[in-house]
Amino acid sequence: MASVFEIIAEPNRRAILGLLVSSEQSVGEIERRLRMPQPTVSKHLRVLREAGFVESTVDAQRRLYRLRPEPFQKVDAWLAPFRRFWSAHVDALERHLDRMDQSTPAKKKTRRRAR
Amino acid sequence: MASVFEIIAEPNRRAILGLLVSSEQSVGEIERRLRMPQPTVSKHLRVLREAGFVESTVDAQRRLYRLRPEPFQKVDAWLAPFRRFWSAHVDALERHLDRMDQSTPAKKKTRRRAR
DNA sequence: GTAGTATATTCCTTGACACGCATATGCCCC
DNA sequence: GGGGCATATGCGTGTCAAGGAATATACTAC
Repeated sequence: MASVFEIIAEPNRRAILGLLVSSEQSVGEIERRLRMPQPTVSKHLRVLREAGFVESTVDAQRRLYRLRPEPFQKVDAWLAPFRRFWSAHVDALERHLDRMDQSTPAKKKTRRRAR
Repeated sequence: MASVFEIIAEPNRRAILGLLVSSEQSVGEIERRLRMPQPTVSKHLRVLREAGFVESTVDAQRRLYRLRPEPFQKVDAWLAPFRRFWSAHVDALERHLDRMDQSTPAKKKTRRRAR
């Protein structure tokens, strides 16, 4: 289970990652919102953690999991050459995904790590 | 074998896609350049074709394979929300040392636990 | 036609995981 | 310190995909 691609091949893992985009979550919250058995959640979180997709902090008996950026950047880097290729093909209706790379202006919603 | 993510999880398939970025190739060329048995190449090409990653045209006894853009766009679309997330991280820290705060679980005993 | 080349398919075996279940560990509070 | 909650791990099983070898199909040229 090495590459980032094998990690995100699993639908449940992608679901977990999708949950964590909005904010960090405890294992129990993930279990409840995805209606997934707890051992399953824990096992997938372990895989995601060892692959660097998530990290956790301890809060009493809970573990809070949140995303880490590096593996996503790897996927993006792999995609880059193909992106050049496909934008040549369809650059008529392309504006959506190309433009949002440069735009992170407003929204001081940048989460601060509290303590 | 449904999702695009399962398709690109396979290293040989990613290698084939990488070859096809530059230009279309015949099965024999792929076989030769990747030093991969011919049945293996054909099987992976079949998977890639059925998933929409490549298409082929007949040239005498040869089949020429080339890329198709749609599945790559799906991957990119999935990646988009995370891309927003990681660019916030990269701005903030910009360096590799963004983990020093997180990894000290049992060293210091002065942990505070308010709620 | 036959021989030869290029590609696809079939069968079989093997090895990864994912999952369910049970259980273990860790932490809190009374 | 014992009971209970939150999370992690071990084990057994089933499934499914990858790889190898052999073979089948398709097309070409003679």
